[in-house]
Amino acid sequence: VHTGESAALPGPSAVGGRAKRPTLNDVAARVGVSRALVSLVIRNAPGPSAETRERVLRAAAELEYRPDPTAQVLRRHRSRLLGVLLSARDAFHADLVEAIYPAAEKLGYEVVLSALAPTRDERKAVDALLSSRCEGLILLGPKASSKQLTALGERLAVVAVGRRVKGIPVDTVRTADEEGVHQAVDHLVSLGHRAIVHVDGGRGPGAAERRRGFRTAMGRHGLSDAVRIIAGDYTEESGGQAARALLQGGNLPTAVLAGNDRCAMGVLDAFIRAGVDVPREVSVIGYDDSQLARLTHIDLTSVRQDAERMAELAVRAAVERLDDGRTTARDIVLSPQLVVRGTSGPARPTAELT
Amino acid sequence: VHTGESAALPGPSAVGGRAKRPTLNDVAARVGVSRALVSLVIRNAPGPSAETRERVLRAAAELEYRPDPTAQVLRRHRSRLLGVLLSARDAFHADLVEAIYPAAEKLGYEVVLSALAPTRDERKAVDALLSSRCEGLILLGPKASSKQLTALGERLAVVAVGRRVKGIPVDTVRTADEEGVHQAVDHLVSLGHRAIVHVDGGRGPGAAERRRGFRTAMGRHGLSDAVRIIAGDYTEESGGQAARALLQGGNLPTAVLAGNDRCAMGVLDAFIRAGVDVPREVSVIGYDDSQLARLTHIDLTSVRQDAERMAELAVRAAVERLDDGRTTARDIVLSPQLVVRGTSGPARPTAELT
DNA sequence: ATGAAAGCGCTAACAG
DNA sequence: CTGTTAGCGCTTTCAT
Repeated sequence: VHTGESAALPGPSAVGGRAKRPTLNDVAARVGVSRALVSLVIRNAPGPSAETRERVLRAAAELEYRPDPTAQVLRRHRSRLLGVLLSARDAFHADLVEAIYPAAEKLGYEVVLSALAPTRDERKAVDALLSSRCEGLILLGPKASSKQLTALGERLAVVAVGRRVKGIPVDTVRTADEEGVHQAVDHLVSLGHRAIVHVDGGRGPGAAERRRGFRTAMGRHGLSDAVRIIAGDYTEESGGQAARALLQGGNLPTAVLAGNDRCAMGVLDAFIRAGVDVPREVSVIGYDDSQLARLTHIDLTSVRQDAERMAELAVRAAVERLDDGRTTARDIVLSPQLVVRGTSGPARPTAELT
Repeated sequence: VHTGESAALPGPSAVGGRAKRPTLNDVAARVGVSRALVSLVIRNAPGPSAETRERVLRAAAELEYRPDPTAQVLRRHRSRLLGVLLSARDAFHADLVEAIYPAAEKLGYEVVLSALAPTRDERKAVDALLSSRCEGLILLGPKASSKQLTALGERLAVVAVGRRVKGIPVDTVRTADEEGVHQAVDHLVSLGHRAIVHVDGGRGPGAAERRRGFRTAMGRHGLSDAVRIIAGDYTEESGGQAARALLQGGNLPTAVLAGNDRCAMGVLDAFIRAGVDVPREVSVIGYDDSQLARLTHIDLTSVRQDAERMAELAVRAAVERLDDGRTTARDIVLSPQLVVRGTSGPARPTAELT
């Protein structure tokens, strides 16, 4: 039995396999031109005539052709990919990520995310980014040593966000933490507070600066002797613990300056549960002005770090190295801005004499 | 002016360019064998003798050779990449992501994340994943229409988490939301509650099931007439609004069953701020048992969705399609588990007669 | 304006 | 056990 159709293969349509994606070749064949020409049209590079362009584009549309990024990357020696290291749990990181996407897009870069997880430390997460052929890395609150960062910075464009590092080939975007704390302390002092406690962020990003800022700000107001710092670690837990310790100690301050918003949440919650009126009895101030703080029902006075702007500057910094060939490190410092909301108010009268 | 050196290019070493990465060729040349052999050794495929293996490995180490994933993907027709769509802001998604990483690693897959953002809708985020040549997609709480999901499912392995969809080529991993709500209602009723309000999740994932579960559970206890549902949307805002409405309405229930933990947080906060004692006056129950709920200072009674297990099952489902060739859709339903904590307790005495 | 040819770095047949 | 030969899908000279 011969059908006379032996030459016409049934094509790869059959079976259960996924439909094969069309390639440049397929499009070229259909239009009857060369691959190169199609390539030019697709990337709309100069060259092809308007008419060819038209025909190629139509064919591509009909075939639902989509260029294969893998092949493109292999051939051009660029991926136009920016890797972002983040902690999935961190709300501020979420804010940054959301702003990184549009910033990168505007400059013609794509973004890949790599999150920290219990089974996935920074090294692993960064390795994944490197495997993706990222040309630049934006590290949100990295904990890596400066040595490790240096090694990275020597291989590709690296920007550390929210962390201060000096003298290494890595850009930095951060807010002036000392200044932010100054603003918070000034605000409190102007409301009559003198007994102010700082629950710090331990060895977390920016914690050292915030601690220092607290000391100097208190000093400026002649309150050096009133400086009280409780060790914390930027978590709700540590905030709650600190607050409970203050309650038990009986020496309740009139204001608590938390190391960040998460910590402030813990402080707030512990106070409210204990029946302490915020802000009438105690004022609470956070740091980060995360989405959480802004929710009307939380309404936390906080020091704002402009996530959107930080994201944009971080992306821009990476792209400057990549596209403009900058090689000197930049340390970009933004001004924070205290946002006064409902958790801070006049100090309650205290027994102490002036 | 001729320099006589026209033939000898300086090579790409010079200038400010990054050092070129060594290739298979470089390693092969150094050892004096063929590329193919090196390739085998690197992937430690069977074939090469122990001795060759040894020499190749050493050379690779010396050169700090690392295979180029791009080229690998292009050549093998597999990426072993699983794409995950998530909302950066969602704490439950963060839990899932953290569990997806190890689950995927165990099965030999890598994970790429694509987050939703204001400027980046689901379509865009999924497109990015497709561009990365993902072989499978794990969509966390997707909002796409079943039509769109079908189209995706026809192209690659797709798993929707936390959403029910029937009759389309997409796997599903979710918890039995009705059952979860049943447990919560049973718990409350056993504590003497009859006036129970449900703040729902609108059109969010699982919201319809939870709403239905609330109705049937109340019905079973002969409380059909007591069913009160307030429209919400899974946000803290909506929880706060609902709670305030209840307070103003003067018809305070003895318990509020929130659509999820975020909503419960809003409810809780509004009550606490208004001086309502939780759980003495009103019990509050959440849904998700997110990290937030578990924090000791929040201590929210909540319905647990086992993120770890869901993540593992989702990954496994995708991999079954990929590695084992399964093509029939699976709907994987887990049992939720009420976790009783501090925000639920005996109903306060009410005026109503039994 | 268009096409031919030569790879990017790797893997998969197939020989030897 | 090892090497040769073809490409994957795309971009880039360089001709025409």
